[in-house]
Amino acid sequence: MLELSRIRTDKKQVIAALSKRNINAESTINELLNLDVQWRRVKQELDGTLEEANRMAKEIGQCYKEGRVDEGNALKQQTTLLKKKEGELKGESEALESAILHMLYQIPNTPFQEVIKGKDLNDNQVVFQSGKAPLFDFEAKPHWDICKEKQIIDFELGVKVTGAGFPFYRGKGSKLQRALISFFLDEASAAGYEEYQAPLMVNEESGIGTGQLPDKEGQMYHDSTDNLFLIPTAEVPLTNIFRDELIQQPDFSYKLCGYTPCFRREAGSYGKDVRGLNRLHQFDKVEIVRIEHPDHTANALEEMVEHVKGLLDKLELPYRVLRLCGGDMGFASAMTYDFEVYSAAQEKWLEVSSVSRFDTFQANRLKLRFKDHDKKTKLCHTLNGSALALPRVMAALLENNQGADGRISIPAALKPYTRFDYI
RNA sequence: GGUGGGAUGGGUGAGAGGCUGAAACCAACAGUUUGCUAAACUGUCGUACGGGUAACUGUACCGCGGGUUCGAAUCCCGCUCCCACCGCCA
Repeated sequence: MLELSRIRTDKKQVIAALSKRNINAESTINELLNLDVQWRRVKQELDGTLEEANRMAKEIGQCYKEGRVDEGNALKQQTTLLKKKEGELKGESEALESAILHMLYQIPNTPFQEVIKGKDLNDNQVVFQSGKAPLFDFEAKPHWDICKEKQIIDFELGVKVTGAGFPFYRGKGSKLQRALISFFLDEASAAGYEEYQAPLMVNEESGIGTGQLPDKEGQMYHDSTDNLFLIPTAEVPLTNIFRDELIQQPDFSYKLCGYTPCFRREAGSYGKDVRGLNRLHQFDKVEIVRIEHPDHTANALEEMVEHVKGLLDKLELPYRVLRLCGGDMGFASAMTYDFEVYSAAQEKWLEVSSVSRFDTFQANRLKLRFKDHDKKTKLCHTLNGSALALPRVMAALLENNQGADGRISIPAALKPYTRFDYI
């Protein structure tokens, strides 16, 4: 959620930034500021009324103490009028406040200066590219065929036991999953991220803290008996560790990572791109999360990008890095780099990681603040990224590393983890 | 599931209708002094929002939501969460 004070002071800049998302926020912002003016007027009047009531209450107490009972009773009479006024103003103020909050919830984050205006994924900028797609002198198979043949991932069995999008991993498929998780976690630890095992369910406050709630609850699985939500990403529990925290020094930097399964309802996304591992309701991911001083955000983001590049390099996968245009960025993001791996058999790019800076957008909702050098309390910056999401990495490994003999070779970096060289 | 106890500032924790935005201690910050990886002393020190260029000032907040009262951290009701013991289960 954007800071209201910023919208007040930098209205033009906010509207200009939001236009990069291809949305015209001017009327919304004007309406918001209009409500804000009203709210502040009511707030002033309410505060004044309360002040008077407080003063009178003290006076009445004084009267009784000194035995001036009649005087006290007379004053009491007067308070009834004040109380009526107070009640009315309170109602007005609360209504305005909730209207303002409701509007703020619906305004996405302002894109950072480097982000270009754009409509959709076609306007994203490729900022880095690495590796070459393998050339096959045979008919390369898509991963869903490989999985079936080698009995390493069973989608139909998942349908039987749970439903579409909940596959079983078997044998070497299961071991490869485990190897990837361990590899990613070890790499993150080596880069200074503290490893966490997080709860897979979160409460409502946490959902609000990272922005899944209130508007996007349809994307999460919900247990209504206990009002808990299955996490769509480890970002939710890991970032909410810091909810309602006030960090006392300005020289902080928190780097955490965690492996979790992720659960996504993916309501409304059917049709293309859902085949095999491309889109699942349950998948595994190692997430990295950082809480930083605003001065260090740019640097932290670059570090995270380098970290993810390192992972893909070690896995020997051809990939590219995109800086998303305004129109393709997530709601809470100020700038996002997407990592896409090229799958030779499917002949397309598969997104395997998304690394974003949120600046104060999440921290504002989380009430995550710190004391700066100037002793002022300010909002922290949050960042996160996938490092990495497993299914599409798996798909790319299976598809790109298939040989003419039908075997899938395991990249050298993974062999210590799989303890087999081929599937 | 049952019974009992609890939730107060960055932390520990006192307060039990007006003298309490809240003792004390710890932490933090600033200064003084002695000098040696630090101690002692003094001072400052909650958050959010509004008004004000500012000094400052007003309001709200003692888990959350209601109620009683001129006045609530304090009394009453509901809820949530935590802790302990018992039961059940991993």
